[in-house]
Amino acid sequence: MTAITATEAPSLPLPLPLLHSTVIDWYEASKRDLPWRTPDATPWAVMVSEFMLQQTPVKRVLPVWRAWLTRWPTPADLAAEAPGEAVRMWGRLGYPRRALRLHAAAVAITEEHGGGVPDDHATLLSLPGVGEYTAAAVASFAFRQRHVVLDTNVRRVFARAVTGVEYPAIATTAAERRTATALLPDDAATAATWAVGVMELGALVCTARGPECGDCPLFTACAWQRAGRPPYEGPARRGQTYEGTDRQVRGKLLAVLREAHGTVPQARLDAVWPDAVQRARALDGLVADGLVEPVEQGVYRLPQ
DNA sequence: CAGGCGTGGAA
DNA sequence: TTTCCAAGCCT
Repeated sequence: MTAITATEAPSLPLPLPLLHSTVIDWYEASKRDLPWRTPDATPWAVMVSEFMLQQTPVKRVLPVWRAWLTRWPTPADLAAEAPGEAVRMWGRLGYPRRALRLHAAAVAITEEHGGGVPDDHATLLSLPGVGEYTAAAVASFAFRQRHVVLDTNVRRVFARAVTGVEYPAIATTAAERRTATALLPDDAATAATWAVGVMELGALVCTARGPECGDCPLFTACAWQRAGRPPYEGPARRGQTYEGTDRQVRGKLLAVLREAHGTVPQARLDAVWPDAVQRARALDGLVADGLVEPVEQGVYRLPQ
């Protein structure tokens, strides 16, 4: 029989409690001072940050997050508004369907959960726009519960430090989840700090490009470092073109609707893209997604 | 489950 | 300039 299977992950040459304290101590000394991490940040404030941070960098999220929480300090405040107001407030964060889903989540919280952000993972997962990651993040960061929080940062840290490869697979694997589960501290409060600490390590030090290994608290333990930092060997990562896609057209159309207050005539939309077929397809898509509402023939607006 | 879904900044 | 990436979700 073979001695070692290919899927068996090497483990860190570090006792678990020492691994935990190493990352947590580094986090306490090096963490960014982000407003959704302050003690007075409400679960709603945490949840809003998680929606906005899905695929959008912290720097761009900060001003929108502040404006959002000022205008809508509770889920009920947002739920009382038209979804189009959420889309407008979302501004240029990208993926505006997130704004619609956040609004829908606020409605569900208000109407079905007594107005408070749910504190259990399963209920969070049932909300629009909340997937496995966001449910775990809100439960962990806002309610200090013990959950595997597996985002792109954490996956990269574990890929390097534990498995010894430069990048994780494109899709999350069962093996990754087992690794993350095995490393999770038993105590809930410690697990919550560990989760945010590993994420922060991935965001600040163990970055996708140009990791600052000299500053890494796991430098001597890291499997990738010990293996001589072998380059990534997996399949090419999906490089998406953007110029000329429907996504770009949708973005241009929605920008017109966002910046206009009230209705917009067809001609204003026609001006943003020369190809009438693609333009119509993009507009149809926006309407189908609920991001745009037809008012009458040739007149559109954000959803009321 | 692979692909669609925005936007802007850094390498 | 081009490419890659940034706390994913949904179908």
